[in-house]
Formats: sequence, C-alpha cells, structure tokens
Amino acid sequence: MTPGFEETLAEIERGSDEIIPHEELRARLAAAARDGRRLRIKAGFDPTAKDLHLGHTLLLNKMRAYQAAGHEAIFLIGDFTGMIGDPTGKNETRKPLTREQVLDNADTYKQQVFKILDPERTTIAFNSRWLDQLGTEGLVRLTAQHTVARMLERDDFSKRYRDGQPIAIHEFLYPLLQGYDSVALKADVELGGTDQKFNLLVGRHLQHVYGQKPQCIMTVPILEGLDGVNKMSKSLGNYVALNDPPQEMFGKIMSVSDALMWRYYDLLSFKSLAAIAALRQSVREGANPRDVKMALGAEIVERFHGAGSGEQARAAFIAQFSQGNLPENIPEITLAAPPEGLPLARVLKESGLVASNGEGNRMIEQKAVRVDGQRVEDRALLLLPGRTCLLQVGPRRYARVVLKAL
RNA sequence: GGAGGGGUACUCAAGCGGCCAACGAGGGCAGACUGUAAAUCUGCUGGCUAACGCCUACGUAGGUUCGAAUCCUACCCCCUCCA
Repeated sequence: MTPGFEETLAEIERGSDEIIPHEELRARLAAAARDGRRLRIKAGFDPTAKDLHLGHTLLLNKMRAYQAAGHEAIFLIGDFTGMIGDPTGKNETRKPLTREQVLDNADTYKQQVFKILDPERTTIAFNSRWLDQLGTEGLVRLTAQHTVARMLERDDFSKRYRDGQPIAIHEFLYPLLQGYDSVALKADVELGGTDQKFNLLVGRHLQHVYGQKPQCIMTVPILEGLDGVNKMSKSLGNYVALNDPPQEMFGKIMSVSDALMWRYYDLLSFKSLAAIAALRQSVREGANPRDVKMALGAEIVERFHGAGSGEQARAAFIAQFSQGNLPENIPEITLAAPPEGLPLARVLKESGLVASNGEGNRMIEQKAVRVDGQRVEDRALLLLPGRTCLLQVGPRRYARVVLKAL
C-alpha cells in the first residue's frame, strides 16, 4: 500500500453517509492505486435546477476528492432523465422540462463545475446519448429486469403507496434509467445524495444483470440550509446560490449557527481534516468562532468569485457590520416630490426598500427606519423636495434618495 | 362506474350565517440582547388612506340572505372505499 493511502482514503470518505459495500470500495481503491489505474467515478446531475446553490456542490466536492486521488470523474448530465424528473416524493406533479430548458440548465452546470473539478480528470456525458437509442423495445427489456415489489422498497414509493398518494408509472422508470446509465458508463463508483440510495442500488443490480462488476456506491448527506434544519433549497429560501454576489454570500455564511459552521466545514471546505481539527481545537482553547466562520466564508467566496474576492468580502463585512460603516454600493434613487413633501412610508416604497406603504408604516412603527442615521418613529413625517437623504430599513436595507421638486 | 371525505392567507391548520382581514403553529420581517451569530424575549405579518374609512381575499362560477369562508346549485381538482 502506498504511503499516505490511509489519509487519501479518509479524505475520500470524509463526510460521506454510506458506502456500499465499504470493504469493496477500499479494496478497489487500493488495487487501483497499486496498478496505477483510474476508477470511473460517476455522479449524475438532474438539469432541472438552473439556480445552483452550495447544496448542489457536495457531490462535486466529493468527486474532487476522488480526482485528487487520481481517479476519473464522470459528470453525467441527465438531459434525458431530466425530462422525466426524479420522483421527488412531493405530491405535486412535476412539470416535465423541454429539451431546450434542460440543455440550458446543463450549460449553467458546466459553467460552475470547473470551479471545483479538475478538468484533466473530468468527463462530461449526457445520458440522452444512449437513452435516445434505447427505444421502446430496449425500454421494455430494461423494465423486465426489475419487479414492482422491489420498486416499492424505495422509501418514498412505499410511503406514498401506504399513504394512498399517487405514484405515476413513469416514476418507476427513473431509477431504471439512472441505473442503466451506470451500465452504459461502466461506472466503478457512483455518488449520490442519501435520497439517491435506492437508485444507486438499482445501478448495482443492473450492472450485475448486464454482466458488469457492480459499482460501489457512496452517498453524501443532503446539505442543511442556513436555518440548520431543513435541506438547503431555493423554495425554502435558506440557500447560498453559487451566483450570489460575494458580499451576500459571505453574509449568509456568517449568519449560520456555530454548530452548522462545523458541519459546513466538514462538507464544504477544502481544508484538510487535520486543519479543521486544529481549528476546532483553537476554538476550544478560546478562539472566537466568529473568526473561524469568517475564514470559511472567505474560502467559499473565493472559490466562486476568484482570487482575492474572499478577503475583499471579509473586509467589507467587517467594515459594515463590526465597525458600523455604510455598505458600498448603496443604490441611489431619484424621486419627484410635491412641495408639501412626500410621506416617509411612500418614499420607502418608491425606493424599493419595502413592498407597500403599509409595510413602510409598519417598519416605522417598529423602529426599523432611519433617515440619515436618525431613527424615525413618526409615520406622518414628510420628506421635502430638494433634499437628499440616506434611508435605512432594518440592518441591511439601504438606499440614498434624491428628492426633486415636481 | 358507484359511495363517501376534502380544497382557507407563504406553509400547516381552526372557523361552519353577523363579533372574520379570518384562532393557533411554523416561517418571514422588525426591536432588545449579540459575534449581522445561534438561543431567548417582544411586536408585526392583504392593499389603498394622514385618518374616519374603503377595496380585494377562504378551489371556480352563479344563487339564497339585510348580511356568506360559513347555506344552495353547477363546474374543476385531490383523496378514500367498492367495482
């Protein structure tokens, strides 16, 4: 066994949820290292989402770890399966995407992945390449390889079946097609979220049926969102989008709890396990977790916004929140005001700081509004034309307003 | 095809003729406290209006009534059981 193999193994297994079969994966990795072969590490991406967030990067991070150990990452874009949609278990019908939307989303993926993956060791594949060829006959043959009883073993299927929720027949096809992808790609390992376990196992089964050595599977956790409770998702609003501006990205990381920060370190940071252990130790010895969180924020911003952006975001954050300076880039709005002036709530609304006059008045009553740094509690306040003032609602909504005479 | 149950605000969920812009919980926002933390406490959480007040909302469309989320009719959608 090569020196350092144990450390390599630890990095590969880091943060993973389940490895099936565990010993076999280790053996395959060891054999590959010995023979200087690259294992084919498959991970499929459903191009249904165009707004990628940190949760989507977990698999990429894991692929990166395999690449660091010398293996080949196969970035599979499920352009065919994306048109079916993986059964989500939600009882809402999922709108099938058009081919165009799918390709469009796939492009978004491609733009992001090489911020994490090593291009030298990455293959991009589209599953329409072989699934388009399958045909009805091939599909029927494929479906013959699995039984309804085994399909119903899948967690969300069995649950929905038990609860009388509908299960559309085509939903059964998704795991089969995903499994067939592994056959087509001759995958050695397939990665997926914990919710993918069943599908990944179907891949093993099908590879066996088609005379291949079944892939090992590794599941990674579903990343918790900023609230630390629910999974990170756009609809819950607890996410960090990959295209969030640097400041916002940094701020969001800073808002997570200390406990969640460590979780994010394990799953999102590229720091070594040893380095993270050292950080934990330093906090135990009295270091301020805030500073450790800032380092994490900077690392992540840097990853998606390029060299220097992390430090810049950190500095801007300290200036604005620790030192109370004004943020940079305060939007400036010019409004026309009648001679008698414009009610404050109205100005807040017109400048986009609140959604309605009602909300503006509520904010005023709740002592959330400042004009030129002065808290205003009088909702009848009129702002006169000719005046330029700095408006602030709560800690993070700012605007500079120029009032012109009508 | 038959019988029954149900569709309420961002979500869940009460209400079942007037006191309902709609209990409660969650979420969100704001204030206090802080490390922009988290936890906790407090308040707010349809629109318009300076305000009295007005308007729009309880699956959709009509109807009964002085008055409807609440009653009636039709339609749409979901679920259960039977075939």
